[in-house]
Formats: sequence, C-alpha cells, structure tokens
Amino acid sequence: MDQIMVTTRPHLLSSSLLPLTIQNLQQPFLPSKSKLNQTPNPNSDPSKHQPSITYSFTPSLEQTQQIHAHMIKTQFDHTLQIPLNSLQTHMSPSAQYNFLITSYIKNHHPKLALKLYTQMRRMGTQVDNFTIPSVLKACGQASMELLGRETHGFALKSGFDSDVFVCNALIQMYSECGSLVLARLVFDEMIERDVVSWSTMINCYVRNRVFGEALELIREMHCLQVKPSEVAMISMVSLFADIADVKMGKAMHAYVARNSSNERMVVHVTTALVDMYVKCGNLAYGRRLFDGLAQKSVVSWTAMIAGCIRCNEVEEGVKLFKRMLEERKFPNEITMLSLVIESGSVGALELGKWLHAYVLRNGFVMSLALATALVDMYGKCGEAEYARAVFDSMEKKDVMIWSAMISAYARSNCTNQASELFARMKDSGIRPNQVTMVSLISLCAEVGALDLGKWVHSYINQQRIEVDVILRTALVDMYAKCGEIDAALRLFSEARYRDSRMWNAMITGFSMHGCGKQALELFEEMQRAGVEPNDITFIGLLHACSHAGLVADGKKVFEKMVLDFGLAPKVEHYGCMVDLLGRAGKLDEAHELIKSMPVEPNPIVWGSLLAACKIHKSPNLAEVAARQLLELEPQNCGYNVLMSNIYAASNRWIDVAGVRKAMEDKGTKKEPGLSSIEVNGAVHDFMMGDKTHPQTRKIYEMLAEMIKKLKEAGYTPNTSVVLQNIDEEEKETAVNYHSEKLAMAFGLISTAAGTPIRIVKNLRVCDDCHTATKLLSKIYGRVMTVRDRNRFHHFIEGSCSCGDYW
DNA sequence: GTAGGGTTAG
Repeated sequence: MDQIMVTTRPHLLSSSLLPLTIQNLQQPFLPSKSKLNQTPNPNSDPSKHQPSITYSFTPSLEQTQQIHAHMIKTQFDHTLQIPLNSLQTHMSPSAQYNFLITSYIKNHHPKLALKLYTQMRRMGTQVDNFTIPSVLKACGQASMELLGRETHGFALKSGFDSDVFVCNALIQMYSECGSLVLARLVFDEMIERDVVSWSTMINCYVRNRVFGEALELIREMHCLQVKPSEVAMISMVSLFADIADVKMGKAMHAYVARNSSNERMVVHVTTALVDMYVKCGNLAYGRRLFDGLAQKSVVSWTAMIAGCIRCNEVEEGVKLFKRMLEERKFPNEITMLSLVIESGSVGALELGKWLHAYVLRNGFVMSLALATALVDMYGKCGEAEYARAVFDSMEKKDVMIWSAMISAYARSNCTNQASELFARMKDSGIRPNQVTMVSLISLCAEVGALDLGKWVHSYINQQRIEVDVILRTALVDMYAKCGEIDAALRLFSEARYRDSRMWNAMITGFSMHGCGKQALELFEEMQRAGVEPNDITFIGLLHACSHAGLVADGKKVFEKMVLDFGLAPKVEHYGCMVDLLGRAGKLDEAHELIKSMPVEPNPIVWGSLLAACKIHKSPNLAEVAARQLLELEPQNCGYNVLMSNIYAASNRWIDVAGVRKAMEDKGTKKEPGLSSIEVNGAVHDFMMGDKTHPQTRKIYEMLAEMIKKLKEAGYTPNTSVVLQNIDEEEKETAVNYHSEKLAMAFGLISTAAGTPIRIVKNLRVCDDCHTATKLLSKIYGRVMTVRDRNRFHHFIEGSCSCGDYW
C-alpha cells in the first residue's frame, strides 16, 4: 500500500493553522515507529509545538473517498473527526484540501486531485504554497501541461515562486510533460536551489534521454560542491538501469563509491547498482556487489534473482530464491511480480508455473498486476490456455489484463480467439489503447489476416486511437506481410518520426516482396535521415539482395555492415550470404564462406547451402551439407527429404533408399505443413489431408475438379516431394492433399469469382504446389498470393513473381 | 532500491 506523508512545514504553523492531532492511532493508519516518537501530546499547546512534524498514513483510495465524503459533510470545518480508526484532527480547510489532493495523487488519481483543486479555488479556500506542489505533481502525472502552466502563473502572481518546494515541483511537472526547456528555465531562475532541485533537473534530462546535459549538470553540481543525497543517487542509478545504459551506470557507480557515506543507505544504493548491472546484462558484476552486501533486504534479493532469470540463469535464480527463504527473508508481491515477469521474458514455463503455485499456496492476494504478469508469462511461454485460466479467475478486469490476454492469443496465432476477446472487451466498456491494437495488428501480420487487419486499422482511426511509432511500425509490418506493400509504404511515408525499427519493417517488407532495389534505396534514405541501422536492418537487406538475385549488391552491403557500421556479422548474416551466393550458383564460394566464418554455422547456414545444391544439382556438396545438418538436427527429416530429392534427380536410387532406411530407423518427424486462408475476417487453418473443416465435403469436391482441370492443362503431379515409401498412386494422393491445395480449394468455393486469393503457409512452397498454383491462377482467372516461410509469391496468369527462384 | 500489457528478425 502506498504511503501518504502528511508533512507540516514550519511556515504553515501560524496561529490560525492548528497542527495535526492524532489519538488512538490504529492500523492501517499506523505511522512508522520513528514517526510515533514525534507524535505530539494532544493536550499540549500547539503554539509551543516543535516546528516540523511528519506523519505517515496509508489511506487507500476507498479510505480517501470516505474521508473526502466526511469532509464534505462537515463542510471542511476546522474541527475534523475522521470516522476511520478514531483518527481525529484539527485542520484548516486549506489543509484538508491539501490532504485530499495528496491522497488522490498517491493513489494515482491525479484527475480527482485536480478536480478538488479547481473546487478549492472556486470556493475561495486559500491556496497556499503547500497546495501548489501537489497540484503540479498531479499535472505532471496526468501530463496536463496547460493546467501546469496556469498553476505556474498563479504561483508567480502569488509570490510562491521563491519557495524552493514550488520550484522543484515546477521542474518535475515540466519534466513529466516533456518540456525540457521550461524545466531548465525554472531551474536557472531559482534564487536558491537545494539538492532536490539538482537531482530533479538531472532526472529530467535522463528521462528525456539527454545524457550529455545530465552528465554536465552532475559535474556542475560537483563543482559547486552540492552533494546529491543518497536518494538522488539511487534514482539516477535506477534510471540508467531502466534504459540499460551500462556506461552511465558505471559512471554513477564510481560517483556513488566516492560520494556515498551514509551507512544506513548502503543496502539501498547497492541494490540499485545490482539492479542496474543485471539490467545492463552484466550479471557477474551485479552478483559480486550482491554477495558483498552484509545486510540483504527483500528488495536486494528480488533484484538479484530477477536478474538471474532475465539472464537465463534460471537454476541459479531458483537456488537463490531458496537461499533467501532460508535466510528468513520472505518475498513480497513485487518480488513475485518481478520473478514472474522475468520467467516470461526467457520462456521459463516450469519456473513460471512454480511461482504461480507459490503465489497461490502462500496466500498472496491475486492483484490485477500479478494476474496480468501471470497471463503475460503464460502467453510468452506459448500457453494461451493457462493464461486464459488466470484471466478468467479475475472478477475485475482492466485494459491491461485484456491486452495481455489478447497478446497471449496473438503469440499463439489464435486469431479467432483474439478477435472474439476483443469484441468482448469493447462490449464491457473497456476502451482499448495502443498496446491492445499493436497486439491485434501484429497478430494479423503474423497470420496474414488482411481483412481483419484493415478492419482493426479503421477501428483505430474511428476511435481516434493515437498512432504512435510502435503502432505505426506494426501497421507497416502488417500491410507488408499481408501482401499490400503499397499500403505499407504509404503509412511509412506519412510518418512524422521514424525509428530504426520502422525503417527495418519497411526494408524487410520490400525484401519479402522481392523488391531488392527498393530495399537498397530505402537503406540509402535511412542513412541520409541519420538513423543508425542495426543487425536486423542488414538481415533485411541481405535477404532482399538474395531474393532479387543481387549478388554484387549483397556483397557490398555485407562489407558495409562490417567496415562502415562496425557491426560484427552474426550467424544469421552468414546464413543470408550463403543463401545469396548459393542461389546465384556460386556453390563453392558459399562453401568457402561457411568454412571461413568465425562463428559456428547453424542449421540455417547449412540448410541454405543444401537448398542451393538442390537448385543447381550438386549432389556431392549436398551430401557434405546434409551430413552436417543431420549431426546438428538428427530429428529433422526435412533435410532427408531434400537429400532424397537430390539423389533422385541424379538417378542415385541406392542412395535414395539409404536415406529412407535411415529415416525409418530413426523414426524422424517432419514439421507438419500448415496453410491458412482468411475469409470474411475469420482465419481457416488446413493441415495435409485435413478433414476437420465443416465444409470438408465441398472442399474435396472442388479439389477433385481442380486436379481434373490441372491435368487437362498438361500438369503431372511432381511426386518426388513425397518421401514415404508408398506406391506412386498413393504419392499422388498425398501431393494432391497438401495443405496449400486444400486452402486453395476452400478459397475458390468461398470467395467471389475474380477476387484475389491469399494463402499463408508455415513452410516453403513445395515444387508441386508451386507448379499447380501457377496453372490454377490461369485456369480460374484469379490472382493468387502465397506467403511462405521466406517470401511472397504472386501468381498471375500462369506465372509467379519469384521467377521460380525461391 | 525491486513494480502488470506493445513494433522490426528468428
């Protein structure tokens, strides 16, 4: 529960303003022990009282509302009897308003606080220099800069601008509203600054990522011998933790080490440093600091354990959790929340389940935040059903848990469940926000649901949901992945601000559509715009060159990445290069590259070489690649299939038989092919030979008709793609029932003549389906778009945009 | 000091 500090400052203790008096204080309004010692004797003469008193209260929102209602009833009378817990106070109307305003802010209801402030002024109640900082805080929280400025003006007129509290609050308010210049103006014009002024101004720069100025201020502060308080140091360290800036973090560490002398704060400061190091990925350093802590608090343990999990040291995290319990330190809600979040981030399902059970067994209150973290964790671990169980167990739901559940469905590609849930969300009056929309849009992108994606896009416009850079990126990506590259480009061009991710989405979009030149041009423009490319940019560019057969350009890009941008090529980049060279028939060069690469080749690298060997008919090199692949992934029989095809193409039937025998012996499995098609906003999935669709009978009738027409057009099924040891007729049936053909048949019977058909599949298009689809596009006069694992195929009038090169 | 949901690739 949040702590509310009611602070009575010396200048407020005028004769008209009696100090707080507390009788029979009981829980939950119990102030901390140190504060209890300061509790004044209710019978003493207030005027002789000590000048500054601080009481800690923890009123919840409900309690605040009760007190509020009571204050209204007593018309803000000087003698106030708060009905809760026998708390009795004597407060001026101003003090009562101030108390309420502060309480609402602490309960994260800045708008209620501001409403009270408006009312306070309307009633003519005196606004003092205690009111102003609270009001400014509310303005900052609610990002209401206009009201903040108006309050600033009021403070100037009333002469409160010489009050250091007021000025600090002004800096903080402008900082939260993103107005750096105004914040700095207030700071510069302050007659008298305290430590808080400095750290607030520094935080303002850090929050807005103006690190140079922040460092400059820290230096200046040092020169003027203003020592940051421990609290200020901690907040600086934690800010660098949040933005994972280890360089600044280390600088702060050095600074803290030199300037921190407060023994009592050692645990807090060190914990902040531990958290900073682990969030920057330096687990070992964080651990060293943690181990050196003589007194570890629950917070220290939480930061350390969460850090272990985040860095994928799950077992070590569990060990530490157990050690924490042994040392009789017990996790709180934030501990559980943090650990659940980190479990999700690394996909540690078993740990996540264990934490869930721990929460239930140990009587934690299942707050919305904790439930949302669990939903998110299960979602990230691919367990949408577990996520749903947690979700359903919560009676009260808000936009965050809704979004988390939709995101869980999105990750599992459960389009229909996600859109159903979205409909329910709207019905129950919860307003979706950008986060909700991003989940839905990225789902549409993933499964290729263009109609749904378009509908969601129009909903965003209609509801005036702000399209920020993330949402715009998601939209660009969705249109590109759904085949509408022009719409993607339009959204991209209309953007006022583009970060590297948005550029990457557009470059990758061009790449998938085989638009190599456009991708390269866009990259030039990205450089002119001064946006730093990252490794993902180069993956997109290399793919683009590969799909468009631009060998020389691809080589240049690769070189540029290393020489101009100082990026170390990862195995993915080598994979792209092998693909690029291999497709172009430069098999030996590709092989040499693999042998010379400084990182261990993965299956994608060898797989690219193998696929190239298949296109360019090189069985000997194929064998080399296949042997490596089977060593790396003995369970994957896709390679065996390719190998068998390659042997078959060279009439090496004994080797074909050998591969088959090896597969039978190992009992290997192939990733099942899955094709989907969207009709009227619903996504229909098909597996090979699938008979689960409600319209199965009609689909198979259509399929028979398609095969008949294909044969009339001279098509013969290409059965070499089948590897089971079955007779030729069965093979033909197997090819005919490929998931892609089933989806195509469904598309043909359920959409109007002449309209395009769009199919998305999880594997590469097989040779037979590719040939068949080309013919079908002509036979039925339809534009057919197939998005496979790697790229788009646009089939028009009997030919494909990939130029049979994929 | 630890604190719930989102984008590019794979």
